Amino acid sequence: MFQVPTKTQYAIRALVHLVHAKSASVASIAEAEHIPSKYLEAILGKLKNAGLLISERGRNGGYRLAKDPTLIPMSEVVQATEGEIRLVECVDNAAVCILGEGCLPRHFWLGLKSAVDLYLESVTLAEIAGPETSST
Amino acid sequence: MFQVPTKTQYAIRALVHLVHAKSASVASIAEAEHIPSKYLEAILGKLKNAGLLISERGRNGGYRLAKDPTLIPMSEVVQATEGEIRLVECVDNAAVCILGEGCLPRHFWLGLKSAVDLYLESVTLAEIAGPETSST
DNA sequence: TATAATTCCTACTAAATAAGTCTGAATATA
DNA sequence: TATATTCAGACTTATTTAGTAGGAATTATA
Ligand code: FES
Ligand code: FES
Repeated sequence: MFQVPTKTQYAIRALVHLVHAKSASVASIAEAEHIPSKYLEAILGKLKNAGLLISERGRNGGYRLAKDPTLIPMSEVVQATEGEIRLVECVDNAAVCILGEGCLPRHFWLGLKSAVDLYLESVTLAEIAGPETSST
Repeated sequence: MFQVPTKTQYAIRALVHLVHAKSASVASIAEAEHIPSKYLEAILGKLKNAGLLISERGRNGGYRLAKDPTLIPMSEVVQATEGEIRLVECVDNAAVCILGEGCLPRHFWLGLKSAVDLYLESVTLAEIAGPETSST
């Protein structure tokens, strides 16, 4: 349960890399982080669409962060790669629930979701990336 | 991300049923809860092996809770059906981690795991099952 | 003792999801 | 023009989850 997909782990590693690198191409990140480059390409695409990254095409192109890492909560990162967290179908979709609104399991799942959400919102990319090792 | 497996949802429904029913056969639970009975059979087997249920074979046999539902934290239930929560491989397995002990992503994942664990430990089966609707 | 109701055990199949690859177009720079 | 890059979509493969099938072992009871 709760296996965090490789995709998300890759995304985080790549973002951390970009915090330190300012700008980098897919290929260079893939090599540095040991991530299959074609796969990374797709992942960075998603991060871009989610507004976390800005890209530059063509020669000397690459990706860079769209905003300061202190302004990027991890919830956004996870959201970008996985989409909405949907623990259990009947939770989002009250109609599906057998027991209706008062359903206790429902409250249980909602509580779990909220525990996870709160945590993810409380941590920023900057904290995960650690002190900026500016190239001195 | 974080899809809770059907298996676990079934397990919870079955346990809630047993809180109210005291004792029941796989077939009767399966019917009442609309769960494929052969599948349920396997799930209850796991719950039994985990020490949550007690079984009686043969005619008039069935399953019942091994202990009072107020003494069963949901963490045990989840653990029983899914095994250890292992969010990310490198977290349990420090050797796998590229960055070693100080790895910040590692702390992030550990924090998430702990948020989830704390929540699961804080809720008991009794709370999910609600007031005992003893057959009056 | 025979029968029916049950748990238990093992192996298998099917469906869904995640991981990764391939091809090639579009774009920018030198 | 040649080269380095992002971008887009279809495709393949691997892994996990869900579900089925068949039958052995056990027990109550008729
Ligand atoms: S059965 Fe899932 S919310 Fe009620
Ligand atoms: S713990 Fe995962 S890379 Fe460090």
